[in-house]
This record gives sequence, structure tokens and C-alpha cells, in this order.
Amino acid sequence: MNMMEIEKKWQNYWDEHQTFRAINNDNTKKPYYILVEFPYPSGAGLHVGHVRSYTAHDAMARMKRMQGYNVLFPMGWDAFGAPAEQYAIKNHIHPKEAVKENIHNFKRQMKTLGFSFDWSREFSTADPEYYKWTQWQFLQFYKHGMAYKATVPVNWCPNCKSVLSNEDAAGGVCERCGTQVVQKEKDQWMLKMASYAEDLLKGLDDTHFADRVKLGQINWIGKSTGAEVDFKVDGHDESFTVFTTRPDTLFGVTYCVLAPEHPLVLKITTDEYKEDVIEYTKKCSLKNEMERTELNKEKTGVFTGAYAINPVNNEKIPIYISDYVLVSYGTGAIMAVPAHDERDFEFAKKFNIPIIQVLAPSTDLSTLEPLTKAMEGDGVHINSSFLDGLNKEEGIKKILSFLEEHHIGKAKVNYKMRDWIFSRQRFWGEPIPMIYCEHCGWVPMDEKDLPLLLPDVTEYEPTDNGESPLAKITDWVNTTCPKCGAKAKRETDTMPNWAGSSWYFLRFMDAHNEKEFANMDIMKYWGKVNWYNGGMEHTARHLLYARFWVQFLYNIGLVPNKEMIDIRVSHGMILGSNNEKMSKSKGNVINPDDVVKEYGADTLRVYEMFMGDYQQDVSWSTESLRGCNRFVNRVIKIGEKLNDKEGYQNPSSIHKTIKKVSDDLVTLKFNTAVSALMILLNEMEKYPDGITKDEYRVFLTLLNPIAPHITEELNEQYSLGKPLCESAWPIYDENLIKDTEKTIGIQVNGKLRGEVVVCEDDTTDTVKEKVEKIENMQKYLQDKEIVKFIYVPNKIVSIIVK
RNA sequence: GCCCGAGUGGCGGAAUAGGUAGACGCACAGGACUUAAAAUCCUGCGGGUGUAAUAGCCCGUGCCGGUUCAAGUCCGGCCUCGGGCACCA
Repeated sequence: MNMMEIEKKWQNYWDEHQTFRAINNDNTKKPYYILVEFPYPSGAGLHVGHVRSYTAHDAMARMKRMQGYNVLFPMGWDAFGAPAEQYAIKNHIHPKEAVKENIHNFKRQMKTLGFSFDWSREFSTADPEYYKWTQWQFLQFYKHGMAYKATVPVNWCPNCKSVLSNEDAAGGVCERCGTQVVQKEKDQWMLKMASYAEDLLKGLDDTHFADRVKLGQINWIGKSTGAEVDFKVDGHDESFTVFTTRPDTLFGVTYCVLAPEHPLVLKITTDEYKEDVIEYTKKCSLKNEMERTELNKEKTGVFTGAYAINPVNNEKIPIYISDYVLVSYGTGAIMAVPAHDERDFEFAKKFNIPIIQVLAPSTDLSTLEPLTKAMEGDGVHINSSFLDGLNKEEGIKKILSFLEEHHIGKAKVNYKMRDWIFSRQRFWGEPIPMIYCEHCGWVPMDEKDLPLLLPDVTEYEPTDNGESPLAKITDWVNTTCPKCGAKAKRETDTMPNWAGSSWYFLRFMDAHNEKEFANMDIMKYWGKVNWYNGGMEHTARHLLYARFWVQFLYNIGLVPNKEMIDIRVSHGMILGSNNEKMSKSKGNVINPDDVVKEYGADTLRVYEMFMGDYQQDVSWSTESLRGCNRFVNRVIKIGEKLNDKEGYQNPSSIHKTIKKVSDDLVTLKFNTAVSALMILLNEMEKYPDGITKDEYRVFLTLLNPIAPHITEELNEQYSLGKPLCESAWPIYDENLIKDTEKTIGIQVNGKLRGEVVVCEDDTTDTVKEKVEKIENMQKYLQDKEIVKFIYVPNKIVSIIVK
């Protein structure tokens, strides 16, 4: 058999018959939306890891279609991104040309693997017809006060004169030229994502994401409950606010710390310390975020000469500045309780600041020993005036009401998640449809003028001052103000890579709508994405961005649900045969094209489903792949043993397999689905009179979602019925699955000593009789007293003897 | 440091709610077919002990303890590996 030809033949058949085309608003069928993350079309082509998740969900989609669902299983391209831009800079061709080629290659590979995507809905995020709506949605963010410009620090290479991503500035040096990277303030578009923190947290309850995915999101949002407390600066009118999760330790505060960027720093610093402070602040500004948060870094800082007043006891405490306090979290200032915070403890030790213990393991103060490290957990309050004797929870409650009563603080919730920096100084992204006018300020483009197209040019290098390459294209930049008609300039930043992927699943529902990003009725019809599969590396960022985007659209009435994704799952990685991540440099990369050429697409598909637990990492094994190839060949070979009988020779095995495969394909247990089919094949091969057409047909149907080409071919070759992709999925009969007889184990005093055949409705007494008759059991039962006889129906017999 | 995930034969992995651990596959060994090899088919395959063989017995799911008639599975305490976050107050 020529696999290449057979596969091509059926791939053409599916194309010609539009077998996998999903119909919008088809009310004769239940909708079912299965989504796999669309890839970034890199030059490297499809990875075997893509094949794993695509095959898995393809199998699901194919079964669901046969079960009568209207299945939406789309594919597209996340086409904006840095690699295409780098390539363009080097070769002076427009990135869209390189992307076009890569897409062509990806699509070819996907076709050879037989994925049942509805190609009629294909699009790329870099298509103007698509990014028109990404821009349009940005305008909605802007119009609803959710987008704003802010000055934020970025990594800046003074040599290359360009803004670097954190990845390109790893270790604090520019990846390209090795120059020390500095922090530079830059105006960026921001989306007010932090204001959605609580909703994004709560919304998780309306989803069925895998636990590890939910946890990833929860951690990223980083909710922490505590209080804000106001501290007056001694001898000044100024005061500052700190955030703490432990207001109950206020009596243990021995100093305060402001972030070096805190606005109050220079105002309160005394002349004596001014020089030190300025120097320290300067030093910090040279470090990027990576360096500042470096592992196990020793604490640094300087005293400002100023003192704060602890509002609960009026103690004078020194104010330091240190970069262990981040300006971007909380209030950028902390109260330090060295006795009960590890970082404060370390700092206090280094700067010889007193440490006051306000929590003890017990109330017995005579046993109190000096702390060798901070005591961070619960305990009993001491040295804390009206909090003495209370535990952590009680203490927090009491101090909160005290703070609120005296107007010196209040309960406060903080989130780690920040607003979304939505600007990139890059060429290859969606242009931000904003115009700057000297008179009117920032003015949104008129919606009817969208899309704002990326210009066709030949130079993509960044400009000298770190502006996007678009800034050099003066024809494009210079425009008129939509409001007053005066000369104005376009925004030259583009959107981040995550923009287009934040709503593509909505577009798939209604991919070619020219009037709106997607029609409401159509979105209502499809409802939520039933299954969304993607890599674990996207659980924090992509998935949160997408959920934020959807929640916003929901709040302004443009999508039917606040959460549009129901189940999110993540496949495990496929590692090289040496157990390491596949990479060119390690030489352990497997190219799906080669495997398809040598063994056929079906073998690759079966192997990737069989190789292990879908959600777990596995390493590649060509031997194991060959084993799956043997299985496929045996499926072909058993066709020669077709007899002219009808029905099932062993209905129980067939129905059990139907149940097993049907269940496993929607619970991600693809490996045991394949194994069940192997077991059935092993059994059928042993039938003395060959197999019936009915048996072959049902077997091929069950295998079809995983190995769609060869099963269709065999089905046709032996005239077993109409094409499987147009046939119904078999239904099992519960009655035929039940075993009337079963062999179960017999335990005596907890040890397995024999086995017995029981019938389904045997009573304990009948089983006991049976067991007592078994010869081999005599030596365990004779001359012994049976203390207890346990029979767990159809499971086990357990006897206790004395 | 914190948060996940995982530790089961030579290997990838099975084991619905605690109920005969090792399904299925790979590798390996022996045999059949072949002039020979490959392919294919058959048999065996956790360790130990034991038997002419069958049987029998002991140990065994990272380690230590516990609950239970019964623990890979539940509980407590560790260890190792993989991944993510990382001075978030």
C-alpha cells in the first residue's frame, strides 16, 4: 500500500466535500467548539509538539462530528512578531512576505497530517481584514477610558539606541552589542487591566480550566489582603502611605523604606544625606528590573536623615531608601518589621537597626530567645499594647478597626497584576489608531477609516531615539487631526504580540464578517469555546489577556458571555529521545515531515496519541513509533481475514471497546484509547474463522478519529459502507458490557491466596460456599476459625482467620 | 524561598469510587519461516527462592510511619527530579 497516495486521496476527498466545514447557526445540530492555539508561523515549520495537541483535538472533533455535533475546529495564524521583523531587517523584504511563505509551509504540513480544520475560516492576525477589528477594539478600550498613555521604564541600549524586551536584555546587557542596558522612561499606551484583577479572579469560577491552569492564573493575579497605613514625616507636612499584609505587627516597626523612585525621597532627605541618596538613586536607575530582583542579592540602601512617626505609638523611626522596595507595587513604601519579615530582618541586621519582637510562639515570655531569623507565621502578640495576647487573625481585625477609627489607615487589597503595557517600538504589529494633535492632544481615528494599514517600505531598523521604525516613514506619520483638521502625527508604536491573539477565537465564529468583528447571534449560537488547548507557557499571560479582553467586550455589550472559554487544557511537551527539550543545537529535533514520509501520517498520529499521558511530558522514541506502525500494518492485514458472516462474534469486547474509546477521547486519555483498540485487534486476530464485516467496520470507525486516512481507505476497499467521516459513531449497549462471570481474587489475612469465579448476582453465602470448596484454599482455612468473611461484589473476597 | 507537577519492571506507561500492581507498547531472549538477513508469526519476560515441570513461598509502586479486612491509590513526616514565579511587603 502506498500511504502517501492514500493519504493524499482522502485529504482531497475532505477538501472537495468540505467535510469539516462548520455551519453557523445550524439549529438542527448541537454546536461544539474545539480550539487549539493557532501557531506563530516560524521558519522552522511544524513541531512534533504541535502534532500532538492538534491530533488529540482533531480526534475529539472527528468523533464529535460523527456523534452528530456541529463542530467548529478552526485554524489560523498568529503572524505578528519579532522573528519575522528580524528576518525583514536582514533581508530587506517586507515581513508579510516571509510570513506568507511560512504560513504556506505550515498549512501544507497540517494538510499532510489530515487535521480536520475548517479551512474556510482561516485568517492571520496580520491580515488587514482582521487587524482592522483589533484596532477597532482598541478604540473601544480608549473610548471607555480603558486605554491611556503613561511613562514607564523600559530597557534601553544606549549603543544600539533601541528599546529591548526583557528577554533581549537578559543579564543587564544588550543581547546584540553587549552594552550595559539602562532604564529609560518612555511614553507607552497602557490598558487598565489591573482594574479587572478581581473580576479575572472571580471569573475563574465560571470556567472549567484544569487546576494547574487556574492556579497559574491565581498566582499571576497575586491578590493580597492587608492594610494601608499613613506615616507622618517628623518635622514635615509630608506623610506617606505604606501597604502591609501584617498591620497587626505595627508595634514592631523599627524603620520605614521608600522605593528609590518614590516621589517623596528628595523632599524629605536632609542636606547631610542628600549626596548619598542621589548617588544611590542614580545607581538604581542604571539597573534593570532583572538585576534588581536578582537572586540572593545582598540588601543595599541609604538613610535619608528623615524620621517617620509610627501612628500607633508615636515612636520616631528612621526612613531609608532601598531598591528592595518596588515603586510599582503597593504604595512604593513599606513599614519594616524586622522581627517578622525575612527581608526586613536581613536589612536591619546589615544596618544595625533595632529588632522588636511582637509575636511569640507562646505566651510564656520567660522562654523567649533572641530571634536568629524572622518569625513570619502566626503567634501570640507581645509588646503590642492593646493587641497583646491576641493571635494573628484577631490582631489584624482589632488593629484594622483601630486604624479606621483614628483615620490613619484602612483595609486594602493589592494585586501583583499590573496594567498591560500595550505599546511596542516595532514595525511588525498592528498600528495603534491614534493621532496626536498639538491642539487636541490624543485623538482616536475615525472608525470608518480603519484599518490603518502598515505601510510598505524596505527599511525596518529602529530609529536612533528608540522610536518604532514607523516614525521614519514621514508620509505615513504626517496626517491631519480628525477633530480640528490641523496638521497632526500618527502614533508610531504598534500593538504587542498578544493583542491579536486575545480575541481570535471570537473571530473564528464569524471569520469573514465585514460589518462587525463577529455577529452577536452567531456568537450566542456557538457559545463558549468548549475546549481550548495550548501550552502551559501561555496560561499566565495569553490566557489572562484573552479573558481580560473578553470581559471588557462583555461589559460594553459586545459578547454574550463574560467568559468565552470553558475548558482549558495543556498538553505535555515532547522532549528529544535524550530527554532534553528539542533544539537544533542539541540535534534532537524530529521533523514531522520526515516521519510522515517514512511511516505515514496515521502512524505518527497513532504514536503521538499512544506515547503517554497527554498532559505529561514524554520523550520521543523511534522504536515505539515503529511499534505503532506495526499496529497500523496489522489493521490493514486483518482485512484479508474478512469472512462473510455478520454481527459480532464477541459482542462484549466490541461494546466495551466502543465505550472505552468514546469515553477516552473526551477525557484526554488518548493513550488508553489506542491501547483498547490494540487489545481488540489482538483478540480479533485470534478468531479462528476470521472477522466479520461488522467487526471490521466498527473497528475502523473507532480508530478513524486517530488514524483517519487508512481507516477510510480500508472501509472503501472492502465495501463496508459509506465513508466513515459521513457515518455515525457507534453506540454501546450497557447490557452487553456487563460480565456475567468474573474471576476475582481471594485474600486471607490481607494476602492474596487464590481466585474464584463469581456470577453477577452471587450472594456472600454462595461465594463463601464456592471458596470453601476450592482445594487450594484448604490449607489456609482448615483448622482455622473464620473471624470475618468479606465479599465485595465482583471485586474481591477477603477472609480473616484465626 | 514560594507555588505547581511527577517518582510504578531494562524503557514509555496501565490500574473508574482503596479491591488479583505491571494492561498496552518498546527493548530483550528463545523458537518458527528463510540458503541467509529483514519483515512476519509463536512463546517467555519485576526481583528472589524453589520445582523435573506445575505449584508453592518471600519481597516489590522514591523513603519512614499511620488508618484499613485490604493502600500505587487515603492521612502525617521526609527525599529526589522537572516546571513556573521570584525582594509583591
